[in-house]
Amino acid sequence: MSPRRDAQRNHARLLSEARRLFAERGIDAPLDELATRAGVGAGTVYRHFASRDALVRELYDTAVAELHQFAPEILGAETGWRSVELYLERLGAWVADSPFLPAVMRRVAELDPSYRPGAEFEAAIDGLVARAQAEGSLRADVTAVDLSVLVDMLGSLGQYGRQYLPFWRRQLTIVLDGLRARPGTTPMPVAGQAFAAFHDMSHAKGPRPAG
Amino acid sequence: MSPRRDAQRNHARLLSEARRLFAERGIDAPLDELATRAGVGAGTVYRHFASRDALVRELYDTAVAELHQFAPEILGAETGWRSVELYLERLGAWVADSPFLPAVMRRVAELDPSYRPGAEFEAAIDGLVARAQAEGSLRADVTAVDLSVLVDMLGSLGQYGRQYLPFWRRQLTIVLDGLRARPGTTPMPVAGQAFAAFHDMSHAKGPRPAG
DNA sequence: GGGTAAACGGAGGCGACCCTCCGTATCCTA
DNA sequence: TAGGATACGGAGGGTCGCCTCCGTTTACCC
Repeated sequence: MSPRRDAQRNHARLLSEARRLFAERGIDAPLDELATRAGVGAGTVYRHFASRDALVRELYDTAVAELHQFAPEILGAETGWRSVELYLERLGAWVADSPFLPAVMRRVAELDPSYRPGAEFEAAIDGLVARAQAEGSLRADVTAVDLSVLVDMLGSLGQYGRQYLPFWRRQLTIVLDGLRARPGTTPMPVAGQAFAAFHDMSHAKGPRPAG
Repeated sequence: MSPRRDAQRNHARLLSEARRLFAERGIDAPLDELATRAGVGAGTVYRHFASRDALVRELYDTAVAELHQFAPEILGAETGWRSVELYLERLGAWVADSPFLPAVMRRVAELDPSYRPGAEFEAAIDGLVARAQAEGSLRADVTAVDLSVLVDMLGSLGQYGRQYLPFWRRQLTIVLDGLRARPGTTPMPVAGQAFAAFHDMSHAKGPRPAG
């Protein structure tokens, strides 16, 4: 039995306003304000999301679902290099447009470290890198994790606010030129990381105390 | 007349613990906890910093002062290219090691948008870029602002926590290779920005509400 | 070492936010 | 369109963090 129509509308409205609120004021913004913005009473917030954590968890799941939409275009590109371009471009734009994501990821990992619904993408990204390196277009010393870190890096420019969104593609251009296989590239320092380590890292609670 | 020795010690201790606390828990972390961590009473926090905002402001000023230490090495490098490398490396490492900075910058800009003590560096960075481009080592289509954005981008990897600090230099290598002047670089899209716009942007409160 | 000024600590009043509760409104089915 | 079930709103009790206040302690000067 599906929920009443007003309940469906409020649920969607709350999720949508929560993205904007969390993006603007951080993940600990007052839920009373969320209620106000969504035009509902405080009680309605807690009827739909038992706690702030439940809301955060649902935002996380929504984000993972959105990720699936990108796969066909990125993996189906004509060349391996084009896949790399699309991977950085599409996901970078998506992260930049979802500035609430890093905090949400950290919070979810804090609540339940074993919850990793994004793991299914790892093999696909590995394959994408292998294909581009086999065709000789992507420098041989980068890993799939390096690319994922670059996506986060480019996406972090979303913190600057929507008025910056037209500009981040300049940095993307530099990064892509740095990824091309060509004579004279500088060898990458330090060993790369495994995906599991990357997950723990990108979901890390925050900087560990110094020393 | 200089303050009593215990007051000096507590002031320094509070600033140092505030960095760690804000890095771990965000800029709105409870000040009572700051007092506990610094081993002082709550009253002492407010004697040294009239409000949270005053503390944030002082952290900001401390950061700007730290910036001055980097100038001689970066600007005095033997070649323009080496200056570019040092600029990204030293400042990227510094930002990555100061994860409380972005929030502090935003808060200060919110409190007093006209406060811009970092403006003095702009001419120096412009000069650094001009020098490297004149010697033909830095691609001609990047601006000083692009480099500053790259510093922020690389520094954002500091959010991952200290255990990631050994790895971000891999991304730095890619970025530097992307900055080299060489045949076959991709033209930069969109026009670059002026420093004033960059300041407003990097100190922006957060994403503006969608459309 | 004694006196004074400076600084300290932490209890507690106050305000903000969390979340629940229940009388009221809305939706859906027949 | 009537009745029951579902969902809503917002007042309010409880908690937590902010910041002040003042009796006590510490540093400094002679």
